[in-house]
Amino acid sequence: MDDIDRRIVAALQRDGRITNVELAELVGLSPTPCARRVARLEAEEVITGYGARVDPVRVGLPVSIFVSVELERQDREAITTFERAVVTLPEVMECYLMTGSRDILLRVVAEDLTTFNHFLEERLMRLPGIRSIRSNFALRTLIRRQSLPLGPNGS
Amino acid sequence: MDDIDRRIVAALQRDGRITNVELAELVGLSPTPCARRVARLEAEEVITGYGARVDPVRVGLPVSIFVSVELERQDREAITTFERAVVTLPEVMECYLMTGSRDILLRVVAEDLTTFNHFLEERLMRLPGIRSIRSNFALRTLIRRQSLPLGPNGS
DNA sequence: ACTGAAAATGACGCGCG
DNA sequence: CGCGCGTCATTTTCAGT
Repeated sequence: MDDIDRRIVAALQRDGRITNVELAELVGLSPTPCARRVARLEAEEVITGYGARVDPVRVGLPVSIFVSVELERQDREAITTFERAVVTLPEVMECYLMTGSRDILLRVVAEDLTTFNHFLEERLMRLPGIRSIRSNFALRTLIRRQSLPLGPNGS
Repeated sequence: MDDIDRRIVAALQRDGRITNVELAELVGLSPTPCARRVARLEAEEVITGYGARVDPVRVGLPVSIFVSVELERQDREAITTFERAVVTLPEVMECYLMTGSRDILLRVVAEDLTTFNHFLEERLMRLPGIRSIRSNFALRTLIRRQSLPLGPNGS
């Protein structure tokens, strides 16, 4: 991972459909070695794939809710069991194991609060090993960045 | 936004480099009308762009920290001022205006805790209008989904 | 469906560490 | 001596008509 690799990754994060020729001249390489680097970055799973960026509001999912889940037990097995269950819920966009009270933080998307409530009662609360749940609603999304800060100054 | 549109968006979220021909047969259309729909979805900003998916760990940003920021004042102007300042920090991947204590929730990425601490003291705490800051660390990322749940069953 | 264009792939020679 | 870049030619594939 040298500086050119970082510039390649940064450029592909901004525009995943850039052609190899354009990318090459952006990073100051000729097409062939540039393509080689991209292939290597993909093989190393630095780049894990390519996708369209979609506006959640315009596809009818304007609401984000942060849900803190406390498990009955916090050992490795309980966490694994919960993890395997929670990945089956497509509404859960992010899931983190947190320090502190060692609970779990989810970001869930929903059409509206009614839909979320239904999701909460019928789906999430039925997962195994949950002691308590606490929900916090996002009124508005100020930032949702798609590009990681790469490079020295954070490209 | 009909069902075919949703399938197009879902397919492009999974693979943003799929060709129009492949996409067309995936959704059961011939290439030309399929391309028209994609162009429309882009024009309507349902699809806002295309990007590479990058593994945060493999580019040296394995740590996510959730930072709750309480502002001194919670009126529209104070929020706007803060928003304009916080977008200049590339480490801030997400930023939400929350209900309840009406504070702001950030997800920040960092190389390690030392780097984060530096970011906190030298950058974030210097933003205008902050009353208090509280940080919660993610030990592990269990899910980071890139595709919104579209369609009836959540494609 | 066709045509024109552009990009990805492979082979080869070169320079630098 | 080996690794990585550059140029060239070939083949495939895509978008526009």
